[in-house]
Amino acid sequence: MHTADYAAFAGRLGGLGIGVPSGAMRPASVRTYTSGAEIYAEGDRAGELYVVEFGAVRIHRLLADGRRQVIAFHLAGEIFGFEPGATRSFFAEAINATGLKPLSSIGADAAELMPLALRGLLRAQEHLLVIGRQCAMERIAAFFLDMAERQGDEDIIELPMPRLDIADYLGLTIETVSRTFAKMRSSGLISLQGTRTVRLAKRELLQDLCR
Amino acid sequence: MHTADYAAFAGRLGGLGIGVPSGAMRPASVRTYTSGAEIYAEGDRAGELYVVEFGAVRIHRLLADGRRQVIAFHLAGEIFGFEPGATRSFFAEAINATGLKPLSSIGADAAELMPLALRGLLRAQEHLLVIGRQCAMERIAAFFLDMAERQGDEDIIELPMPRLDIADYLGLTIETVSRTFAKMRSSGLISLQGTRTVRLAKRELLQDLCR
DNA sequence: CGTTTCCTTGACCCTCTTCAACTTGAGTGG
DNA sequence: CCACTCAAGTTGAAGAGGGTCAAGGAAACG
Repeated sequence: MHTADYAAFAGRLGGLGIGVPSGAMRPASVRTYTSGAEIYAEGDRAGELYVVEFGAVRIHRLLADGRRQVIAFHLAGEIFGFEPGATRSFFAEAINATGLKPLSSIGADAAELMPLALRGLLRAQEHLLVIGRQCAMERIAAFFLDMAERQGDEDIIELPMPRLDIADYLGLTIETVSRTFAKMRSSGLISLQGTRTVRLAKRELLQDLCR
Repeated sequence: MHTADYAAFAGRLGGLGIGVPSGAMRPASVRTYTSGAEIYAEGDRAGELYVVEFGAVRIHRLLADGRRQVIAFHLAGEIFGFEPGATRSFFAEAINATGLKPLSSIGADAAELMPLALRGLLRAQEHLLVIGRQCAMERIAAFFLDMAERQGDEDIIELPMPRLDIADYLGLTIETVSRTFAKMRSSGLISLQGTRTVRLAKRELLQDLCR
């Protein structure tokens, strides 16, 4: 898999906020999005899947008063866009400069897609446990470990998203996320190298936190 | 008492678009479980799906210290047991006396099962919004409305599960669930006819609560 | 009927939220 | 290269919602 390389590359681009040229080197089928651009919206016609070529995507939903829940993040190499029925139930937005390859799921082999759909299901269900039953520090530990696993299990991870996205993903506020980062840093669990680069200094302890 | 629900549920399956796929899977005979009986456990070999003939099932997961998150409830007529990979990630237990028809998913047509898997995914994702971003009263309103929809959209719903299961499903404690029921009753939103029978007196208001 | 489980209610406490101010850092233009 | 600006992140103080602990009451079951 070259996807890990992609992830590292895309993560760095995001962190530096460098725009990706959408010109010559890109295969024709890749669509590029700028930071914050909408990929699809609630109510849109569904039916297309996307492969993340570079960058990162957030899937989310809003309540009437503006409260937001980020349902999932999708990093380079991952596929998203599964929806039952004909209309989107969520929003998808590019977090940074992002490239996507659309896949028409119509005509795709369901037997091929099923494992992906089921992995998405498992992810959502495990996230329910985190949000429903774990405290702020445990949630963030789980988040770090998940991000690490998806970035090739290195001890240094890139967070392609701002604190607000992390907060809305974990059912917390941005302040609690920030304070918890600080607490983890001062207790030596992690160290920060820039606001979006985290070194997992004591992985075992992080793991113990969310068992 | 609750086993009488089956006849009522069975007639509505068509309306919910839930049913036994008609293809390669041959239902075996019905297995019955007593209240609290384990259907499968985390770590078990996966691969079998189940149709709930009567009764109700809870899917859950535990943290090391015993905290529990109920991931889903499955009522009569519904299918559960989707898992990626070869081993179970969750526990499934009968809530009451329950009858299940096992379906071997091996050899089943993935195209038939995909919509079911995707509906499960949507359910989990919508549940994330409830748990991540809504307060106790909103969570319980959403729970009532979900149960009502799955029971044929009557104003009177049966809760097949104890308060503790509801609490663990909504990421609350049993005390908060009980207090919130009381608050809803005294504000006329609902009325209770026995501890497990709820009349949704003001559906509109309940709906407004969780938009 | 008595026993156990389930449910309710009260009092207190703690974690996280809210509100606010301040700091840092990336991108822009002089 | 430095100053400016705006977004992003951090930190503090106060408050609220829900958790915890504890006790009492109702309902199911043998």
